[in-house]
Amino acid sequence: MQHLSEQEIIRRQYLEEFKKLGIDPYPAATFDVTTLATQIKEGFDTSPDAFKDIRIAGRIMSKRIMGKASFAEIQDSSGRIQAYINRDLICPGEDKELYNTIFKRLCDIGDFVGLSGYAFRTQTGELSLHVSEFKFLSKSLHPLPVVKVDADGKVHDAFTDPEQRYRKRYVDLIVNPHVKDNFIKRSKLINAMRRYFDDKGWLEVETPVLQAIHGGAAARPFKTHHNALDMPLFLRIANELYLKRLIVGGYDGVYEIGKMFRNEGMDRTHNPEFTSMEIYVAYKDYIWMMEMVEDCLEKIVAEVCGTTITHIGGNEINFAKPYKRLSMFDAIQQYAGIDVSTADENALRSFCKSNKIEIEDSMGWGKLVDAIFSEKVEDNLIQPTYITDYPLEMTPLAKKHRSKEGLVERFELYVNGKEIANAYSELNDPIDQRQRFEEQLKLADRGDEEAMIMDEDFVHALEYGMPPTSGLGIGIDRLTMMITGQEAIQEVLFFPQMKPDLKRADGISE
RNA sequence: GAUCUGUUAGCUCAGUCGGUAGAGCAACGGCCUUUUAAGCCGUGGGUCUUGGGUUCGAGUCCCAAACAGAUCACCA
Repeated sequence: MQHLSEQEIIRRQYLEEFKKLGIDPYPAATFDVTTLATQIKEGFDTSPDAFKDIRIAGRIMSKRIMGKASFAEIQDSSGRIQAYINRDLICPGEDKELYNTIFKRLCDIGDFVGLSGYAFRTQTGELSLHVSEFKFLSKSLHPLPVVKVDADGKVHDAFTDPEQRYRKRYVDLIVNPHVKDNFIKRSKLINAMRRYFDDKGWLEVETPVLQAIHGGAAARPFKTHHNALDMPLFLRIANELYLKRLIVGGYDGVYEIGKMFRNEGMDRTHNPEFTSMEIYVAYKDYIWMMEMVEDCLEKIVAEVCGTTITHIGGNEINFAKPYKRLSMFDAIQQYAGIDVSTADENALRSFCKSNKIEIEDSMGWGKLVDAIFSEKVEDNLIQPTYITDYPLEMTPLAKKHRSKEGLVERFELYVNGKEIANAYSELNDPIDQRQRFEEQLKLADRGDEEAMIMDEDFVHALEYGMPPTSGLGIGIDRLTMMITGQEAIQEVLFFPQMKPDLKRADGISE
């Protein structure tokens, strides 16, 4: 038995009263909406005649009843508009039940109504709908948090508890309009990116989420089981190896926007499932890719935000190209003051110790370089910056650098101190690729749970020949965080992963 | 996984030295025909996250658990 509060019981009683009055609280028929709240607000002053006979629909978000006339705020998908509801206008005859009983008593905050009338300004100047017809559309059985904004724009009683907001995102979306805007921006961003790639002639594809061999990234996978085949399957940690097979197959450019799954820790920048965009373009290298990425980001950020400038965590970020380019070694030289290109492993170790950088005995030269980079450099990379040319041992799928020994042709794009993209000149030498996998196997034998495992079919595909290719992955969630100014990934995911709410589960099962 | 903080009415929050559980909004009953954080009068609403313990007595003190947030570790 579900526990109901006083207010919830009363709302259920109203359902019975609707039935007694012969009114369906959940009518089936279409209510033809002609106008959105923001259309009235944006258009009324220039063309008031266009709003003489309009129909709007939405939730009642507030009621201010003054006897025989009332004001209510109606919220639709676009925003809010005030409605002026006069008893004798919606009840022209003797029967005042629609106003006195249905509107004044049985309508609660959160209920849906359809209204028709004309737009006007009240004595205090508030743009409103002068209501001539009133139609009840749907009952809400739970009270909503009532968030009020005063004349100074100060928000009162805001619905802010993150746990409640994430668990009941629908409520969050209803009462916190800026949350809705963030998700609209996310959708527009993905659409703009897709359009950019499509205009270049690259093909959007779909590759398997369920994979027998999980490859393409260093991460621990989720494991599942296929009953009919009686075999284990993994949820993909990356789609890189499949997209490269498609380049082998003869497409010039392929990209996929989709969910990846990694069985690792969760925090404000990690969710177990996240959205990545990976793209592979034939006959290109990572230098070309840097030019493509900065052109793409400049255009789509401008399209979505109306400007290339965004704000996050007190920083102003400008996505206008070109972006600064800095090799990993030069970046370390600049921010940590050590030339790692001439330092051996012992020199790096003593540097880490004297700079209080945590290291482990198992870490090799490459991992030590990475540790210094993470600790000393990352936080300084606020404006979009390409970090290029990484140590080979950390990057088993990238091509060896054309001129720098021990490095690979790779870049990562950093914004606001966070990595949001990763790209290579893709390794297309099948002999080299097999050796790199074998080195990963040795790491796995030593207990590295994130080491890649050999994908024979992928190497076989490369043996048929893959053109020189550049590949890129962008974390869509993180990019969305940058353009919406959010510092938690949970703010750009509708339904971030949460542990079960036992309090609530018990309440339902009783 | 570690540390710290939080969990009280539908929402936002008070709650003193351990002594009958509080406010605003929301709700309910009135009044009010251009209000706007509408207003005025009145009323109801609580397993204080859960389970133990100390105590004559626990929202408050102690222990444990659950969930969340922040910081750290790992990662994208």
